[in-house]
Amino acid sequence: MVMVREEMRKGPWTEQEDLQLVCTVRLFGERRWDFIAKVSGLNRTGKSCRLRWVNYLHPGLKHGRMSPQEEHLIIELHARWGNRWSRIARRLPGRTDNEIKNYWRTHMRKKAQERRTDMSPSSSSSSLTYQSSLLDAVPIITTDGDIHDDSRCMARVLKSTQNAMDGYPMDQIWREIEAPEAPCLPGIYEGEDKIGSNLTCQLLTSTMWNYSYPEVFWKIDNEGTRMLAPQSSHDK
DNA sequence: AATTAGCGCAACCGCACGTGT
DNA sequence: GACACGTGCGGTTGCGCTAAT
Repeated sequence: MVMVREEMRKGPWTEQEDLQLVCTVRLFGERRWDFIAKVSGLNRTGKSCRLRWVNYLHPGLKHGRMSPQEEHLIIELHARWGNRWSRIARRLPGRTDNEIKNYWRTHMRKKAQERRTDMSPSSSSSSLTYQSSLLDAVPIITTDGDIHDDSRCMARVLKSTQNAMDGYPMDQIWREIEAPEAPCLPGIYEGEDKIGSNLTCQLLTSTMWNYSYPEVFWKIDNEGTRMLAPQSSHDK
């Protein structure tokens, strides 16, 4: 038989696509991305959906500049683990491997180069001093990335880092996102269509993440296996 | 004001690994 | 054990924005 393969959408995500994905993930969980991709009606690959969720839509993600503490932690962990971005990301709540990777690429590599050129036996920068002090405090971490017995030092480092991050637990981050006066998630929610973006923002913040989804946007059909949008997004 | 260079970031790709059949 | 499928990871690319010229 001949399968007619529909071309998958690529490139930047639209607000509508984000909404579709968020709804579907909330309904079916963060698993079976191919299934989610199909069920959502998005003409995207599961991989693409997962990436969008993990790197942008996942609740609790922090957006914005890295704090100095986070920066130091990245230096520290990178010195230890190299380019194991996902591993490093696990130590930085709210940050994704992609974000850290990008950050490192732009900021840290540059700094490292500068440092290398500056580096002479006599020159010891403050950052180096700081780094070495951190290295002293490095705990033993098992290959699965979990902190074990000797983790107290790292725990201290992490704790101070966390404190320095203005004590931002995930809940609080999310609460702030939910706050009406809080800015929308950056980027896509700052679209030109103000009504649209406001609505989107509200849906994503208060309504969406809490309990229910606006039936205005989505309905589940009888089997609960397919989502129907009043305005099909993929027939643009 | 127009152009250029650099930066930041979202997203894609290919590969590796894990899990179920 | 072999295979297929789903997921995770690291590297890379491309585009938009902004500062510099």
